[in-house]
Amino acid sequence: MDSIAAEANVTKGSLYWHYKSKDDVVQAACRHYYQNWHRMAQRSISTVADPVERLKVVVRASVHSCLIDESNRIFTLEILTLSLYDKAVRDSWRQFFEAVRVFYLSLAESAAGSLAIDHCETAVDTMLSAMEGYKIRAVFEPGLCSKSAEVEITAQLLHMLGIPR
Amino acid sequence: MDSIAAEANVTKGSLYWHYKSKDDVVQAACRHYYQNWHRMAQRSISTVADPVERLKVVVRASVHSCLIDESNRIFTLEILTLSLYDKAVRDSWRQFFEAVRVFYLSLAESAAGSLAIDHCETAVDTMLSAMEGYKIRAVFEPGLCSKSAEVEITAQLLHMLGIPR
DNA sequence: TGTTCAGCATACCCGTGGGTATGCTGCCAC
DNA sequence: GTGGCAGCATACCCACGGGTATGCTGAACA
Repeated sequence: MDSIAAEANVTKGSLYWHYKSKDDVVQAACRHYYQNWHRMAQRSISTVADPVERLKVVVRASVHSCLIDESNRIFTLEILTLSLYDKAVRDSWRQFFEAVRVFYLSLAESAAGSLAIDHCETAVDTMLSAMEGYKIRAVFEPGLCSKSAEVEITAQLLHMLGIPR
Repeated sequence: MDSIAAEANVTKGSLYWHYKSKDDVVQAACRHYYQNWHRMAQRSISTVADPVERLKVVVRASVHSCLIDESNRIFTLEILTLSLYDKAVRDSWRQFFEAVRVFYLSLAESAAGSLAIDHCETAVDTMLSAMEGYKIRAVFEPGLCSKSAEVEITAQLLHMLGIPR
């Protein structure tokens, strides 16, 4: 809380005027993170009409965020570790991830006709898991945080959705 | 350190006789975790000769550990969060994960003749990432911690290695 | 039988960090 | 111009946890 207050150029007293506890701050941070993700996703597809292309731009943007944005990795890991001991945080994150999953599923189903896969749900699940895995690996594998790795991984994930290179 | 000492039925004083600091305990815990993984992997393949079957049993055992063993998830997340701020831990984990990767690669290359994939390296990388991702998701998605999900996910990961259901 | 020391316990130090009580300041309404 | 309140700062409390100094005990060894 001291660090957060300092970063916001206020004191802890002020911080506790706006938020009633640390949990409150955590929840607000989560809401901010969720909102940011949805904004990012919406912005990605806003100018694209073709279903397959929509999938492509979202995956590209997500992979970029996972590999390049260090603050994203830090927040994700910290929150997940918190969630180990806090059911409210865990439920909150589960709900968010489910929303992300549904978002991807709707995109995949829209593009299903042009995709070389049988089951959208299975493909999306494995793809999302791989993306989460790469995000985690990027924490300790600096080689993944490069443009070339980003392109390669994006291609891999798109391939899992039945989209050839 | 208090909790660890209590869990070991000793006091903190005794704990600090065996380990010189908390970092020391963390490193020892990591060594233990790494050793355990390798023992698990070796035990899995020890009684199996067929290359494809060896891949299968290792993936099965790994998935089981990721989804069912809660302590595995807790340790992984805690260590990864620590690694965000501790370069020594980060390097240690990177080295371990690289060893796991090499282990899977050697198994995959031995089975390459019977697998329906082009590049072992790419397949193993995506598979390992997906496995890590599922491990993380199992933290907040209780549905993944069931026998049926375990079987399904194992099949998915094996499929990524070119092994049909 | 006395010495030594590994192995563990007790008691304490103190920095850190979440949380609170209270004080100051400027702006708006009346 | 003054009461009131939003908005922030100051000062403090205290539980928690990493770390240390020191005391006890039993077994091995001369």
